[in-house]
Amino acid sequence: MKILIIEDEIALAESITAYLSKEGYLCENITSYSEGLSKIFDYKYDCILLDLMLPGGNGLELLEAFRRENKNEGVIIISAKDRVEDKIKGLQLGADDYLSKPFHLSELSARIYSLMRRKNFENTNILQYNELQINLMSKSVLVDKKSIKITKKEYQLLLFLIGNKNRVISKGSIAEHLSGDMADMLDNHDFVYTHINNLKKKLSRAGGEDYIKSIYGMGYKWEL
Amino acid sequence: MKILIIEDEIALAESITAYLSKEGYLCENITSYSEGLSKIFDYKYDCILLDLMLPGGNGLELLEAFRRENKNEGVIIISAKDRVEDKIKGLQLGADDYLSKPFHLSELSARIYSLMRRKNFENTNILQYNELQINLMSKSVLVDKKSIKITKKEYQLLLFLIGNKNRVISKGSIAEHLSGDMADMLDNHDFVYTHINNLKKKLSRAGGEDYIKSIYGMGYKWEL
DNA sequence: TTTGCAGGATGAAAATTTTGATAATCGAAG
DNA sequence: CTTCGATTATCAAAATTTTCATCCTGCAAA
Repeated sequence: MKILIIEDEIALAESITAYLSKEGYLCENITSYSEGLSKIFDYKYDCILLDLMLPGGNGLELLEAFRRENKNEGVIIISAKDRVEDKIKGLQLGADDYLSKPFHLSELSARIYSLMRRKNFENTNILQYNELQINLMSKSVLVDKKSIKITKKEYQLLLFLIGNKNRVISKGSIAEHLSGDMADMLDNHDFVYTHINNLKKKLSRAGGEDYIKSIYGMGYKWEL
Repeated sequence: MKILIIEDEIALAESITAYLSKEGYLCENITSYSEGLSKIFDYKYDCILLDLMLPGGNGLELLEAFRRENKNEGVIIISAKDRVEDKIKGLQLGADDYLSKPFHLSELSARIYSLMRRKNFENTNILQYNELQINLMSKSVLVDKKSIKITKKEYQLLLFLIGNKNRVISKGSIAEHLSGDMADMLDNHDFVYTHINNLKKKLSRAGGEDYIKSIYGMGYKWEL
């Protein structure tokens, strides 16, 4: 499941991202009207979280333009405005749901979940990078159209790497992401080595290229 | 680690609770000045998150009263006010940190973590219920002063049950809490049976009473 | 009371995750 | 170009988590 978050409050956007990633969604963040405009037409998302008050333009116009193109991804408006008029206007323009700030993340998550249920499940919940294909709905991974068996942690790791593609992420943050537990800092994160290793092995044994680069002293990076 | 959250925005309080619980903290929520006043003197917490604008009184007064009693738990102020004066006043009154809204949860978590590091680690990070003693710092469990070996999931389960003591929690929400993953709904949650079972076994084998009651068709409850 | 079933308990097997030991590699300092 | 210490890779063992099959129990209908 791929989610586009259009929200200029960085803090909020990041906590949404953190929360939803932990739930297995792949999130992308956009902070302005113009960025939104381009992204929204370039890529296919399962769900778009749209803030109404954006620098550079109103969120509703974005939604309007979007629907005019017959894009039919799910759109959830998140807005500080709680006026009935706005809500109605948003829904008229084709938003699927409206959530007023402040909301709590589990609420958002529930809305997304039920939205996804309503929508045709068999959308393009598929990421494809050359020979690698990930079905975010069924949480399965194909290499050269052949399914490979991957564990939960490996899958999480894969998504985390891909979600930060071309960016180096430290062993520590991988560990944090995978453990789902309390900040470790002091703990030892060696299990990351194993997961990285196993993931690489599984992908390459299935004939995949090796996108996972290790950057000495820095961390790992999913290249291209 | 036991955290008291004094915050009247329910949505915010709940998302904080959700996030911190996942990190292994035990959270309690309070929404008003007066409640805060009583709670704060009755119990011992490791950390108090204090909103400044509360129904029934100002948070700073609470903090003042609190310090007057020589209580020295860590206090982190969370406030929508971002004025320097407020920040200074808060810190003068003995707050340990000041976080302006909106913040993101990982930031809060980091602050709590570093605060705990600064404070004397060997506080009363211990919950005691009769023969059962839980050290939230070292994440260890004693029954009749004898340490028992408990796994991460079992520990999480124990804290989740205790954190909701005398309240029935469903198998589903236990599963959600333990898996740290995406909402399942459809998945099968039978592994909860096993964890409940193992936890009960470990506790009773060590001579503990059986506080975990199973409520047919409803879930489980930590009784007293 | 008896019966039938859904929910729950239990234990062992299967799968996954984590740890630990050891080897390989990198990059800085000499 | 070596050497050294720190970081990463690799593999197997240990520990934990999850699944699975089977049994038990509480509840409701007959």
